[in-house]
Amino acid sequence: MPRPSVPTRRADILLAARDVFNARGYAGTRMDDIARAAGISKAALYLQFDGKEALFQALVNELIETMLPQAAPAEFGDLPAEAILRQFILFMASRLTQPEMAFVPRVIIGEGANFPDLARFYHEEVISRGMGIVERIVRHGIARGEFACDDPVQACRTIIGGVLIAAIWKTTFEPVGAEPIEPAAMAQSHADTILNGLLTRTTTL
Amino acid sequence: MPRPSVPTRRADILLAARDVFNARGYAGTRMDDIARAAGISKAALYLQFDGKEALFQALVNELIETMLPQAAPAEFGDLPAEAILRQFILFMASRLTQPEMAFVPRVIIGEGANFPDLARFYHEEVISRGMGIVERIVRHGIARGEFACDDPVQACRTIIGGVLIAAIWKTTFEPVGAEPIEPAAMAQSHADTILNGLLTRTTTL
Amino acid sequence: MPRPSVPTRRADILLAARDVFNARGYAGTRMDDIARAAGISKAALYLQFDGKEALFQALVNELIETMLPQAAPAEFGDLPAEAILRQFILFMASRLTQPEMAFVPRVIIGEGANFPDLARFYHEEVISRGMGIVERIVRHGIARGEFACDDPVQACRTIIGGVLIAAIWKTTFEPVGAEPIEPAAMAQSHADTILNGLLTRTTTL
Amino acid sequence: MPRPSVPTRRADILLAARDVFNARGYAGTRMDDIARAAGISKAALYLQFDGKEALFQALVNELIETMLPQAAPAEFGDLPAEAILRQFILFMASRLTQPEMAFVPRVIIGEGANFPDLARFYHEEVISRGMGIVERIVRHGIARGEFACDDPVQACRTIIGGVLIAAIWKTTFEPVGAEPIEPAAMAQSHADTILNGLLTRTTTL
DNA sequence: TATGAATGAGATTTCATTCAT
DNA sequence: CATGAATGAAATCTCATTCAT
Repeated sequence: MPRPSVPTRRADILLAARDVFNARGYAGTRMDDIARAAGISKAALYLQFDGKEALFQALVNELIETMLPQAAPAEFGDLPAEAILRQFILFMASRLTQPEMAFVPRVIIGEGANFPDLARFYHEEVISRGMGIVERIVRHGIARGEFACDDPVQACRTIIGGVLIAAIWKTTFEPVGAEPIEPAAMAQSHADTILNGLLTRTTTL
Repeated sequence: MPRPSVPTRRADILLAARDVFNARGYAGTRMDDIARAAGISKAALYLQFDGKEALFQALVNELIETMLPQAAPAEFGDLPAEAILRQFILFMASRLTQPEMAFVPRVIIGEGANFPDLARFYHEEVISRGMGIVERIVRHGIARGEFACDDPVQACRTIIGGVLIAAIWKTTFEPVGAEPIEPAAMAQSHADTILNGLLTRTTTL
Repeated sequence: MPRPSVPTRRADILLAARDVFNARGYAGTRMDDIARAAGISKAALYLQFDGKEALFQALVNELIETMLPQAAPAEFGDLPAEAILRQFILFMASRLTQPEMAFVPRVIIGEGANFPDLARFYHEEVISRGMGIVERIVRHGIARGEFACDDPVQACRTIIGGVLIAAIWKTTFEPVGAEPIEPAAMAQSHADTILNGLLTRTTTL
Repeated sequence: MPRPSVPTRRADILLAARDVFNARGYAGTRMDDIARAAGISKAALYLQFDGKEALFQALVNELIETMLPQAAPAEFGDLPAEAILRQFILFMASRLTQPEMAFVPRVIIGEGANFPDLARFYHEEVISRGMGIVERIVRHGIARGEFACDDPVQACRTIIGGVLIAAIWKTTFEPVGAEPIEPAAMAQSHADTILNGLLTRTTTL
């Protein structure tokens, strides 16, 4: 039986933690649960992480570092903004509704007030960067003459809000009887609304 | 000095509870805190409510019953859908970002997984009814030829998502350093995006 | 069965705590032990005291407040300093060797480094005041022409040192085989040495 | 680079242990700390010592074996007892207030009740032998007609008490705000008091 | 011999809930 | 009806000690 290397051990714990946080939220997760899920003793957790909060942060960090770079191309070049935006929405919706990641916004939103360090960390590492990506896309569209928008920053919130609500819907309300949604279809509809708006075009002619 | 009637006593508790849940979230709120805020003993809480969860449900119930009927006119008549929708968004954004109510979505999202009864109750009493209102507005617009929309249900989620993110932003991220937002302005921008979309109109001419 | 008044409950706990601290020292004492000794639940301890350290401080405080005022008369008047000093030494030696109080210096000396708050509190409330009493006695003797002493402050330490060593001897070394000492006799001998010194009187004539 | 011999390894550990026990007391010292201070792994500690208690005993043993033989001349011959006693007090006070050794009495006193083996060992190896030395000095003075003393054994305790209190003062109370003392001066004052007593000589003429 | 990794057995503290008065 | 007091059941974190390599 080979001695597990430290990276493996850390990864095992993070994997186990992800499942438990998903199932129980932050406050509802006990270090004991994570340890049992990882098949190690509680004390061994503390060899790898300074405590519950540090473990949670490491986990979110890893998930985000893996996800964010894939959300949009590094350079937009001549790509049409519409395509980039549709792709971004689709990607985020599918990732955030996957059960493995859904707990992240849920925990931050729900328990951020009780754990300000968590909220601050998340705001800086995830929200700011995520908003930055969307903003770049919108400004790219404006620069190309493709988009028109008086308040690009708020448009970003509108974009992200639809994605977020998909994640919440799927993890919080579907289990208690809400009508199931299909993330890909939902993402397209969300993109359609954002891009075209609700007003009939002909009215403004 | 008249002995306080039971309804008053219950109302006092609910008021106190609202403040404490707001300040500390669900798990972070102790029955002790609520009792102290209400100026009564902890045991007296249990004379009025079966426990923490029941108290929370009663509170949400009351807030919702007060708020939802004001969100949109009962009958739309000939009113333009755009105006009704702007009014709805403005109303919801201002209500949900008021500190007195902001805790509600936060708690449901954050702790719904741990308290399925809560999530179910909220889905049925708030989400379904709220979505119903928005959907009626959108369909009203379509019927009037004002709106065009392939997926009205998803459009509702896009609309609500933007409002929700405002509430979350204000209560979760502003306290840890996020740039403050002004709910009324934000609501207008959100409505603009929803109504007009991002694409430049001229492209489709 | 009458409901115990709060003072009684606090006193019960302090009594129990005294016994356990005596038997096990500070770090060695578990809140569980105190609770069991007091016949109540661990949680009930926290209704009366903020925590282990606060409980210990309250206990020491009470013991000291009871003891110090009895150690010497408030006003010395024309009393001979020798009598006051002998009385002080006798009183302190008998009190500090009683098993009920012996733990106090032991704990402070042994664990003060790990609990600086404890050490500071003890220094201010006990050592400073105790030294003050002795110093008053010595200066009273000097003023009366009864005592001669180049360094009264150090003389106080010499006086207290002998008392302290009695307490330590009795509680730390007697249980492991040291020759037993009799506090009253010991106090008199200590006083003799302090008062007369070791040098033969005739040598200085 | 020669492989360190076992005695060197043990000595390194003891040196490191001394520093850590000094800084943190017995209960406050973690095997981890000692290992890190010694620059080896925790497990390696257990190759050299059976456990924490054994390590502590070995350490005290070594310190004592080094110190005691220097406390007084092996043979007193015609030396004046006063000089020998002053020298003894000075030596002990300076040694016990040096930070390297100060932890020893502190730990024995503080945790002797929890570790009877420690207390027994210390009583036999240190107290008894130390007291024996002082007693020899006092009896030497009596035999020479230099000293007069009804209870030489108690006089020894008075002598040692003053030294002990110096060590305690320096390590326990100075760090929390007590007025600093200078060991050499303190030792001389202590010796003065012990030798001359407080009573004015003329009263007995 | 040396060690990185693991753990069992606590320790303090918290809180929703109950109950005698 | 009201409450002060009590508690059982956790939850996080610690540390001396062991063991496979």
